[in-house]
Amino acid sequence: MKFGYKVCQIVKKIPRGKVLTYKKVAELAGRPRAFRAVGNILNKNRDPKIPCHRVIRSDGKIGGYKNGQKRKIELLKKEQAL
DNA sequence: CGTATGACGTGCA
DNA sequence: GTGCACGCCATAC
Repeated sequence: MKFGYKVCQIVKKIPRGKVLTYKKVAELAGRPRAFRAVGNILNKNRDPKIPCHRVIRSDGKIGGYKNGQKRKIELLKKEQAL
């Protein structure tokens, strides 16, 4: 619970035009080995107040998105442009 | 409480 | 450089 809560705070703090990796978020959350749980939490919670679309993989790829990777790509492109 | 899942990451072939 | 398999942590059922 605390972990997921912290992850939410971190992701919500991500400014526009910036993206963090699951690993980075997990590190900031205090569990650099829980990068898997990070995506899992965002996936099951998919909170609209959490710009989870700003969280990408360490490979630089988009990764996944409950609403659809396409939507994530669109959002990233749009926000990065701003 | 225990098992299975999941939006990942790293290592080896 | 690409592909496959294993390992890891938290959440949900």
